[in-house]
Amino acid sequence: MASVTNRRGPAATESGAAGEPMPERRRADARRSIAAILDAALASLNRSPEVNIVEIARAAGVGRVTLYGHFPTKEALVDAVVAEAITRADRALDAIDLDAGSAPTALARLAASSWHILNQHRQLMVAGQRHLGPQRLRAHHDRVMHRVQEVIARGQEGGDIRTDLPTDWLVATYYALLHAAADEVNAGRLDERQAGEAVAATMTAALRPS
Amino acid sequence: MASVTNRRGPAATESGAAGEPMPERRRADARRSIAAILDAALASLNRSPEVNIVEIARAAGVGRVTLYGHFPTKEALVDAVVAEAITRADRALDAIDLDAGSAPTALARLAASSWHILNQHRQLMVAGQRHLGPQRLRAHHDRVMHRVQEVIARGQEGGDIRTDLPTDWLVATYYALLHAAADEVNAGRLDERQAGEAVAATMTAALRPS
DNA sequence: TGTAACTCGAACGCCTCTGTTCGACTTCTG
DNA sequence: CAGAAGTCGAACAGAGGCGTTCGAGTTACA
Repeated sequence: MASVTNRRGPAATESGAAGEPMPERRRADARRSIAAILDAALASLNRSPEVNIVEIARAAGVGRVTLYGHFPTKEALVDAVVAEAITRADRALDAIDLDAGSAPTALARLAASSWHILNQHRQLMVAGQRHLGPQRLRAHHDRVMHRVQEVIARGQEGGDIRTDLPTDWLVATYYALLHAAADEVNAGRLDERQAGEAVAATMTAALRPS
Repeated sequence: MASVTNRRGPAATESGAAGEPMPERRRADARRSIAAILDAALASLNRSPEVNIVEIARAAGVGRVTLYGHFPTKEALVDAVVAEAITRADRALDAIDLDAGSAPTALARLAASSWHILNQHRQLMVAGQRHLGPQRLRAHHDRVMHRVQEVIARGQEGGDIRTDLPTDWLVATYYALLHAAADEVNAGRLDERQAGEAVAATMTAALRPS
């Protein structure tokens, strides 16, 4: 009857710490495999969003069967990878104190850090779009997005950020500029240092109260 | 030996009017087929960028063999569709007098018109990215982009637009905001009227000289 | 009206990818 | 050390897509 494990993906899919047993004791080598797969998948998907499972398994130094033992479908794998990436980004961004200083300067600091992270995962987001659909990807993305939302809202209350446009639109502007900078750098039309300044300057101007 | 036509795609691929014979006399029904295929492909690709050839042929009311008679590969078809869309957009934008008024107001007018067109072809661009790659798509896109480039450059010379950032970056900003607005509308977080105002207001603020 | 151009459906060959099963082997862990 | 848990390659089954060929029928055009 074969001993395929796979009771459920390696957790990670659900973000909420709802009342789930969750531990799912696994053997050490299994945990090692899962970590290797997640890492390899992140790197591979990020290099080109259309990698097949064979490639990912090979990059992880693991047999295809083993991979399917832990992730029932490709979609589940991509979902786990995106969740993992978002979690890492979330942790990195936690180090930033967003309550210090004015909202615009806080945003600038946030942008400076976000930018690197976003740039590292840019292709991954394309893969996410392809394999999970826009809604699911958006759901993941929102776990990080909320910071921007909050800082902008604070700035609007304090009079540091324009209130003649919807908060959601200003958030969208923030991300649009971030993505644009990443694209420009990747296309070789801008270097990393210029990108940071350009984003900060443009963002400041765009969000300033009229 | 079958009488497949297909000497080359139905022109359109090459944009330059270099010294090519170009006419390629075709019979009336063939031209009708080509037009139907192009229309259907535009609509289909725009609805979902991963449509297969069968679907497109069916939507065009044409046999698959006929389609392959005019477009040797799927890539050639997508390329022709994108070229066609760009050409239409280009013609529509020709109606706008970009030399009248200040550069910022000219940009605002341009944005107001561009936005509808972009919104109609948004998914198509995803398909282009998938099937043609970023460079080829960019090459097409540049045929429209140059207007923005020129208006912004004019504004920078005249002192109406900030000069502390590279022109290319400001162009990127323009397009980023346009795309962001299209996405927000599509996601239902913004209605079309608000989108126009939001883009105009944000763009003006972002490009204004400090 | 005759002929060349065009269209059509059906079927084929080929390829790539996903996910599964099998049986044997290796590695944890108690 | 014994048994459970995990891993492996090979092979299979299924699905879907692309592009081609064939042969017969239809349509435009001179």
